[in-house]
Amino acid sequence: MSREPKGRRQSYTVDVVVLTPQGEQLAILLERRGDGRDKWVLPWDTSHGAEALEEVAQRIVKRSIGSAPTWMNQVGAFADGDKHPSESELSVAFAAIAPLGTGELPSDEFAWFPLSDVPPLHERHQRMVQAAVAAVRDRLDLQPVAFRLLPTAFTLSELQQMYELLLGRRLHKASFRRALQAASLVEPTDEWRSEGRGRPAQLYRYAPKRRRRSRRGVRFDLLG
Amino acid sequence: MSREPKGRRQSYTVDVVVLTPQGEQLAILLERRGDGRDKWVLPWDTSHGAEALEEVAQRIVKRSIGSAPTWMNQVGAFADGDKHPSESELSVAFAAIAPLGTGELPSDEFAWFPLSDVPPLHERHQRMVQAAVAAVRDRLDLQPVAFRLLPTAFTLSELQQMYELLLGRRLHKASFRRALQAASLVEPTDEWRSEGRGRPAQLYRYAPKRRRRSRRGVRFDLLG
DNA sequence: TCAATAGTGTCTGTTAGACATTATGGA
DNA sequence: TCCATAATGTCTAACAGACACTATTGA
Repeated sequence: MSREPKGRRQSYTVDVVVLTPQGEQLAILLERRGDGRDKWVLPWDTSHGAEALEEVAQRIVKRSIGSAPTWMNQVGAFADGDKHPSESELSVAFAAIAPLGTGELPSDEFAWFPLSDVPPLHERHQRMVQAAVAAVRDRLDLQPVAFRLLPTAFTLSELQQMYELLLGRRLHKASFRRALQAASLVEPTDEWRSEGRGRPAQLYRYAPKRRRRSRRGVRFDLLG
Repeated sequence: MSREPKGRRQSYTVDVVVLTPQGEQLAILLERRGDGRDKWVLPWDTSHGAEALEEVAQRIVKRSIGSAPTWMNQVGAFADGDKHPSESELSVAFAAIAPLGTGELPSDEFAWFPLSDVPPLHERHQRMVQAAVAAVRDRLDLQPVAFRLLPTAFTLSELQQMYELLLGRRLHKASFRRALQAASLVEPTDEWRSEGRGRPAQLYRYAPKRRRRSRRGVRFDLLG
């Protein structure tokens, strides 16, 4: 344990885990670094002056995917040793979401990697990715995260697939739609989309109405 | 908006929101500051070298209440302007829990304040308190937070009151106990406690067994 | 026609909440 | 004895999950 500040480490960084759906799973955005251009890191930046943390994160996302994220949330502060591309002692991580169809990236400095196939990262970045994915999944039933992963118009099957992707398990179709209707979260448009073979699906849009706040009872769904 | 770093603001602080039950509500721990000793702040410290954030927070709690917290979690990083007792640009907030009966404090530098009657704080500290309370309540059904607020042996009525305090609403007694039994979270001791008038209550202890992970269905209990 | 997907109706087991009842102590 | 609290049993409405069925397209 070196306890000497040594003059370096004066600032902190803001690092962003940008998530997007890609097929059956989530993908994260990485930036090319290193001499051989074969190292990958989470996009990050140091803070400038009194700029708010969210502003820094927004700027990083804009630079990375060319547009603003549809959702963003702070994950937390990470500080442990030097396992970061910068020399900074502390980093603040953000989780951001880019909707389906953000595939095209402005430069080849950036690339999407499915969560199952992430290249080796700095230790601090690894923990940030884990925490960001966990944070997005945790807030699923508290914030309408799934809708941020979809374009404004979507089919109910697409929405269900997005929930299944985020939750990591299959859902029951009829129950899913019943719960959706009870919550008054979506409204149908008058458009339909024919997707290959079967019957065309009606398109819906996100349109939350009343707040139900039902939640009967306490759930002791805990881990220990 | 002053954008000049001006040479100051090199480090960051760790600030802790220590919570304890006090009657019908939660109370937070504040430290006396200022010339007239009439100003109150959240206990905080600057980080020393490569010390982990959790270590700093633990140290702060120890100094404040004389013992380790029964639960602790990072809330997030806060940075906006100068609204902090230090000159630091960034602060990392922790939420900590002290169990019922931690009333006695080692010095009169510290005091408990019920959440309904918190003296004026620095703007950043105000936001930390709100975020910490929200974080504790959010994690109620994911982590056994309520048990950390109680001594090792407690009655089921006390446990229910603790849940009601944290959730901010009344619970149904029979349903509460049924859910508790289904989750296999507590086990009875062979002790009983007579509390004034009525029938004595059996004492229980926290003893989680199997993990149920039931949670059937999706809950769209969202805010918007 | 068949295959594939969208969308809906019905049944059943589970459970939260309401209500009532018994149990057991103190005043 | 009366009162207060603990603890439990029963009923009901709500709801998740299963299953089956209809609807509507492309091949």
